[in-house]
Amino acid sequence: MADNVSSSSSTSATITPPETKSWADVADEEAAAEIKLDSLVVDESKPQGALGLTNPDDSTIEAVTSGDTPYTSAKRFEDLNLSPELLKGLYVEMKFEQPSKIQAISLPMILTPPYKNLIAQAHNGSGKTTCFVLGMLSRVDPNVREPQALCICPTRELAIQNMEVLLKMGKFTGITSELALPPDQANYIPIQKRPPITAQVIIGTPGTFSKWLQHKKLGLSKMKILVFDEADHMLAMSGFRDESIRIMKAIAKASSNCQVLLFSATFDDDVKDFSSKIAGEIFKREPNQMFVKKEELSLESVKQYKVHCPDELSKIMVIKDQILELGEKVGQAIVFVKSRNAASMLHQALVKLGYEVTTIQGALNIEDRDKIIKEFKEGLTQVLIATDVLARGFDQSQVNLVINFDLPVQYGRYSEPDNEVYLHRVGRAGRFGRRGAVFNLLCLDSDDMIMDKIEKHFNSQITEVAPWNSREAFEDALRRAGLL
DNA sequence: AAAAAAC
Repeated sequence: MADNVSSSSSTSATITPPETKSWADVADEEAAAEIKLDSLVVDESKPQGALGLTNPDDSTIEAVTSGDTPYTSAKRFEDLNLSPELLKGLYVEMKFEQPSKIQAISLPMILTPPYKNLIAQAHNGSGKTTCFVLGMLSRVDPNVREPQALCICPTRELAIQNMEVLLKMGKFTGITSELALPPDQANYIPIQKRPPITAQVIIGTPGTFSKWLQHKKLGLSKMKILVFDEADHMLAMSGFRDESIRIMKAIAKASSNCQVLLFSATFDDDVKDFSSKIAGEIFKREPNQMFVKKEELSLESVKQYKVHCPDELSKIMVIKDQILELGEKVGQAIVFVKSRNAASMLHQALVKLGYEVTTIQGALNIEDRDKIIKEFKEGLTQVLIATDVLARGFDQSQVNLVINFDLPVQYGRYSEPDNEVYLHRVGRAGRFGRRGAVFNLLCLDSDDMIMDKIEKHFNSQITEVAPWNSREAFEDALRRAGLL
């Protein structure tokens, strides 16, 4: 799973403006009030990555603390007052050595009383999951046999993946957990016949949480920590805003001092404003916040390319002749398409040409979804066609190639890119600083315009691969990405 | 010319 790449760089950080001092130093200031609402920009020069890895740490995070609680950056996990069982999980199971940058900054904010709310943005593949999983595990009281931590995710796949991390990290703690997901056929029990939930940590999707609440199967009075993974999407109008707020309000009512953590790699300005507002309104406290500038969000280890294709059919030929052929040597690949229908079309076309590909999308039944993800994670399949069900959070370190068969656009505004989804898709490659490449397949004039807008938005370089049917051009691109 | 969850 998540291999922690230990940082060889110095742990000191530079804070600008106005003067230069380290994050750790700030907490030592006598007048803690001085840092109140100050912007702390943590900046490190990037060390050279060894073995094809670059430093996964977030180079530029702007953190804003609210109130006068002093925080000291955690250089070692021992600094965090964790139980011996949890430390053992970190070292033995997770094979971590020391906190990554985001962990060093956010964990003290999560674990220090008065347990303020936190809105945390950090790069894709930088270890956000381990932050909030560690947060949940360390805030749960193992002696209280009631639900104390909740993590809400946008997809079934992400909930399962997060649970795997929790089980691994919490292996020695004895803390109990349960998935809140629609059951597959084999495990189906009518909700009325279910006993009340007693697991201490629960991870799941909003619909099932709502259902459990509605049937009074989930007690909220002991709730200490509520996590929203992919929080910007969970709170977006076009996402799960209503359901998320309903759950938040129910918890705030039953357990008024429950801590709320919002984690994501992306927060567009609207959602950013809304998030801090809602967290404050419902839970009556100003949240701590850490953000990354959008220009700083592109992963440097992942090369981005665009390919002009004369028509839709040639896009399929690119997948067939370049990706499927070259991909073998390069690692696993995910091909993103715009719709369930487009997914089945592409799938059928490639199968007809004699290739083995698998596809995941929301219309498949639960059993098939679970199976296809399992096969891909075990490396049994090489190329996975996916809708945006897999755009966010999916963590498979062997994925080195991402293909945007269709560019992500906003619903109802099809000439506008969905920058956030774009960034999340790119983030499926290059986990934890690994090398990767993204190929954007462009066909229509509007594709060009959308690509330009994405380029401008992130101020990132997207190199052209031409011509579309040249093996040499693709090999060269992969070489430049460090994959060949 | 949408995906996601779940009724």
